[in-house]
Order: sequence, then C-alpha cells, then structure tokens
Amino acid sequence: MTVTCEQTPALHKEKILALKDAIELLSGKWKFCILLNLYNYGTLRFKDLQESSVGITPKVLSKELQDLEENQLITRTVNNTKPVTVSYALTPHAIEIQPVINALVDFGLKHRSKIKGTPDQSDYAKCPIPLPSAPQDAK
Amino acid sequence: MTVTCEQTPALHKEKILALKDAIELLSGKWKFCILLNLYNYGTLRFKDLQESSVGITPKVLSKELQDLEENQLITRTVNNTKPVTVSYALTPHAIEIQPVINALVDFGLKHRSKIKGTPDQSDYAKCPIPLPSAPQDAK
DNA sequence: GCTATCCGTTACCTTTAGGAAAGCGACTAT
DNA sequence: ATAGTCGCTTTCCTAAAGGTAACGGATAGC
Repeated sequence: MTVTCEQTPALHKEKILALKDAIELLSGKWKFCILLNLYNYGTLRFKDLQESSVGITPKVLSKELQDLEENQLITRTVNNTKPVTVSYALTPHAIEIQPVINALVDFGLKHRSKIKGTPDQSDYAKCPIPLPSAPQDAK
Repeated sequence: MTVTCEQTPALHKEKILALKDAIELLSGKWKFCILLNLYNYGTLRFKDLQESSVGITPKVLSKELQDLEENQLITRTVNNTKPVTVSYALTPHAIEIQPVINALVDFGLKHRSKIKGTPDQSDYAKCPIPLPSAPQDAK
C-alpha cells in the first residue's frame, strides 16, 4: 500500500468535482434501487416501481422519478390506458450509470460476506414480495 | 416494448440487498471524497484530509473516518510525533470500492458536460482554493 | 506564562431526507 | 351509487445529516 500515485493536482480536483456532482445527483436511499429495477425489467410503471422498490412511499417515489427525469436519466411516458398508466424507462444517458451500479452491487456482495457475515434479516423481512408482475394485465 | 430481461428474481433480490448495503455504508456527502483522496495520495493525516476534503468540518470528518474504520475500509495509525499525528490509509478491502469511485467520477464528468453545460458555479464557489483561474467576481 | 499545532470532542442548531396518512381526478366495473 | 385502480399531490411530522463554534489534552517553542 501507500502508493502515493499522485496524479496532477488539477486532474485530481476535476475528479473531486465530478464525484461531488455524481453524489449530489445519485445520493439518497432510493435512486440506485429504482435504476437497478429499470435495468432489470426494462420498463416499469409507477406501481411496478412502487412494488419493486420495497418500502418506498408514493410521495418519495414521485419525487425521485422527477429528479431522475430532470437529469435525463429516465423517460416518462403516459399511456392512454383504461386507468391511466405511466411508464418509466432508462435513457441512453443512463447507461453511464450501469458501471456504478454493478460496482456497487459487487462491493455490497463482498462487503456483506466479509464484514457482516450474517444475512441481514431485517432487509429480508422487508422484501416479502414475489416481484414479477406482468406489465399489461387487463383485468 | 416491455423488454423484461428478467434475470431470476432471486438473483435480482440479492442484488437489491447488496445495493442497499452499499448505499447505507457509502452514502453521504463525504465518504467517497475521502476515499478518493486516499486513493490519490496513499496515506493522509487528519489535517491533510481536512484540507483535501474542502468544506468538511473536523467533527464530520472524525465521524466519517470512524465509520470507514468500523467497516474496515481504512486503517488508523497514531504516529508518535512531536504533536501527535494520525495517519489514515486504505485497507485491501477498500480496493473493492475503487471501481465504484472510478465509475462515479466517469459518470460525473460525462453528466457535467452533458446536462449541466455550465461549470456548476455553486461547487466552484465552495472551493475558494486557487483551482483554475477562479472566477472571483466581486459583485 | 503565552502561544501554536494536531486531533479530535462537545454542545447547540438548522436543514433536509424521508415516512404516514389522506385525498384527488379520471376512469371503470358492479 | 358505490367501490376500486392508477398516478400522483398534499399535509404533517420525525430522525438524521451536517454545519458552527468553542474547547481539550498533549507537546513544543518563545
């Protein structure tokens, strides 16, 4: 260790600023979770996201989605269905975040097995849902 | 539409939990910043970190460092120097986070040039250090 | 004695994230 | 007419994050 691989200070400062931007945009309890769900399922409606992001309330979900849309990471599409539905999907720009999420998941898995050891019952308890919901099920 | 590239729900849930663990540990305004500085400089003392993490207060820095140490991402070493100094360095386990930070920085750079366009005055304002030719306009 | 440096801690306060619960507008099914 | 679904919004509230300022022990120099 103790590499001291000091790059140019200017470049380092630029990185710090970029990092702060990213943190400001993505920090919080839910955004990565929402994005991961969209990566996995492609397109999700409001209610799907509410169910897949276990524990989120509509108010918070609504706000998070607005934030993400403002930053051009997701698109919002209103479908004219019987009760109106709204679809959310990732923009091309959002693929830039995939490496972040993958790295984060990767770290989480390793950290969990390394530090925690126990399989975190509290979180399991929060996730009693079978998840897969057919997006267009006409009742 | 409706890509639904659904991997096994079990795997997806595992990822969500890992993601939530990682978020819980790393979220906040400062941790990534501290880690990036340690990546760049190798080993830093308390005061170095205070100066490189522009804007952080000793109280907050102290707490962040404790969190990181508890999670075995950094080591704390007390040197017996004239006024006591303390060195912080990354643990081997912390290299797992490097991809996260790199991806985050990468995203931040792209996002900054794509969405913001403008060079984020607020952050520049928070950085009274002779960064580039800093825009020091007195009103 | 007075001051300074380094690494914090303590006390206090403000801001924000986020949760709980209810409602609302448009529509439909019974 | 009533009740239900969907996608929110609104109001109210609490817990936590984070900032400000001052102080503390240890050590050293003047």
